[in-house]
Amino acid sequence: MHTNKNCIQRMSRYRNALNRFKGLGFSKIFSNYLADAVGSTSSQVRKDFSLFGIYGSKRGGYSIDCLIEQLNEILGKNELQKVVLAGFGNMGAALVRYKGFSKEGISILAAFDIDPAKYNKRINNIEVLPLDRLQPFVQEHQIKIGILGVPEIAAQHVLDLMVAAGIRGVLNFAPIQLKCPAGCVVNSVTLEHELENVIYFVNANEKTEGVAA
Amino acid sequence: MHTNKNCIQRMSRYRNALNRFKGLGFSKIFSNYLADAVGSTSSQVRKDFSLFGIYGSKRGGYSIDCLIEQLNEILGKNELQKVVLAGFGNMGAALVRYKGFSKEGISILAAFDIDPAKYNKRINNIEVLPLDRLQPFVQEHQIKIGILGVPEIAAQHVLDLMVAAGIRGVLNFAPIQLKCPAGCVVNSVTLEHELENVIYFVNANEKTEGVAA
DNA sequence: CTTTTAATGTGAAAAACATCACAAATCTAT
DNA sequence: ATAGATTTGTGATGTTTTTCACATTAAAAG
Ligand SMILES: NC(=O)c1ccc[n+]([C@@H]2O[C@H](COP(=O)([O-])OP(=O)(O)OC[C@H]3O[C@@H](n4cnc5c(N)ncnc54)[C@H](O)[C@@H]3O)[C@@H](O)[C@H]2O)c1
Ligand SMILES: NC(=O)c1ccc[n+]([C@@H]2O[C@H](COP(=O)([O-])OP(=O)(O)OC[C@H]3O[C@@H](n4cnc5c(N)ncnc54)[C@H](O)[C@@H]3O)[C@@H](O)[C@H]2O)c1
Repeated sequence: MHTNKNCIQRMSRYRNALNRFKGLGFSKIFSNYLADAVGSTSSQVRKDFSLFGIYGSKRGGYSIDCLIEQLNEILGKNELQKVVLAGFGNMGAALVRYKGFSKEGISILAAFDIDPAKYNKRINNIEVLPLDRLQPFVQEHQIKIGILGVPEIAAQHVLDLMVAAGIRGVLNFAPIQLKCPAGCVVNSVTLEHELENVIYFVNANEKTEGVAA
Repeated sequence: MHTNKNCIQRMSRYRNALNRFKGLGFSKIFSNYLADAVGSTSSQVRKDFSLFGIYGSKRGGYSIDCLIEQLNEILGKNELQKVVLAGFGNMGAALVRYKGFSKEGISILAAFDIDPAKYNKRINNIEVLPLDRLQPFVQEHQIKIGILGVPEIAAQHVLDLMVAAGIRGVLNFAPIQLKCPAGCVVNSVTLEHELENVIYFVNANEKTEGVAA
């Protein structure tokens, strides 16, 4: 299969948009409307679906229920996705309080921290435990996915702990490049850099507009 | 200039890594070491720099100070970047409390919300104001950059307000495709989708490993 | 000073990715 | 039932991005 990160992101966006269409009472959709809803093109949509063996009916478009079901399968939405969080600071607490994950079938089962002041807080029914409980917890619950909300300085260490415990994929918020063994995935979301990106393109626009005007 | 989002993200990562190298006492660096530090290749590094007219010395590598200075210029680090935040909920509060932005020359000047219970809180010297104060505030302070931490349902409306006030680039956390006029930039960070991405690739790895083993 | 060594800078080549365009399919109207 | 309209699915084509490879240059060694 010939897929990349962007392609899978588009799958998530399709699913997201389809759920909204469904909520509005639609039952069928054409590639061009779906494309509009996610900011893409109809041929991109059809190509993506074709890649995953998702087929509609010519002239009839795609059945929304059918599409959602297939996207659910691809994105692992048919089983509950169990996740652990390390670092119950500002970001970690925001994630734990967020209702959107459980709506998407993602469940943060526990949070882990080294600061005893954070232990035994319980928010959204998620408990904060000492870091040394992470390894047994992950093994007991057979958890494959982790979130890193610890400071940059601790990120590699905690990632190593997670991997040793059996975690195979991590969403990382620390602004640092992490190393992990082959077969493991790290997806780093670096908000500083995302903002810098916006700033760059705003400045770039300003310059070219100046020239154009 | 022929640059894209990924390219600019790499610029941010180079700068980030270079600051660490500098902190360790280095003053020169070769493209291959920088590549290792950010998870890229030496030719990618050189190509990127060449695109921006950044040159080193053959056989001598790049001067770190010099590189950082040029990246600062490209990424707008030589002036303070003023930002407003809309939505002082879980995510908004985490962003306001985060120390890392000001370290990077990014300053959230104020937060705006519609919930009166949030008004006049002051964290990190950032005040929470009623949403209808956003427009005059943005105009008065000549702010170009916004962050959207409001619920999905409000995101497009608040974005429109921001754009009307003069905001030209937005970092959006709501899991929805936003429309904005040409000349404006929206960068959406959708944490649900980022996690789904990790989940997808973990599952994909598991399957191919099963086949290989 | 000359030679050797090693890193840059960049066209050229390759790979990855997106768009086009149209045959095939199937729905709708008559 | 047939014709006409419209959308899919996909090979062909185009574009963008990355990698290769090597001439060029500058540091270091002799
Ligand atoms: N908060 C934000 O808005 C924001 C924005 C961008 C990036 N980040 C990044 O996200 C990460 C977390 O940021 P934050 O603002 O929540 O920081 P924070 O300091 O509020 O929280 C960090 C938490 O991690 C815990 N911790 C420290 N070392 C640990 C370890 N070894 N094991 C387990 N827990 C440990 C601390 O006790 C603390 O509770 C950082 O890497 C930061 O750079 C945060
Ligand atoms: N918290 C997370 O970890 C997280 C994760 C992924 C995505 N998100 C997204 O980030 C956004 C914010 O999430 P959150 O968890 O902080 O939600 P939240 O409900 O905690 O906060 C939303 C805030 O926006 C305010 N608000 C509502 N309508 C507004 C309007 N029209 N103008 C100004 N303010 C308004 C509310 O009063 C509230 O303070 C949402 O779109 C959510 O989907 C959050």
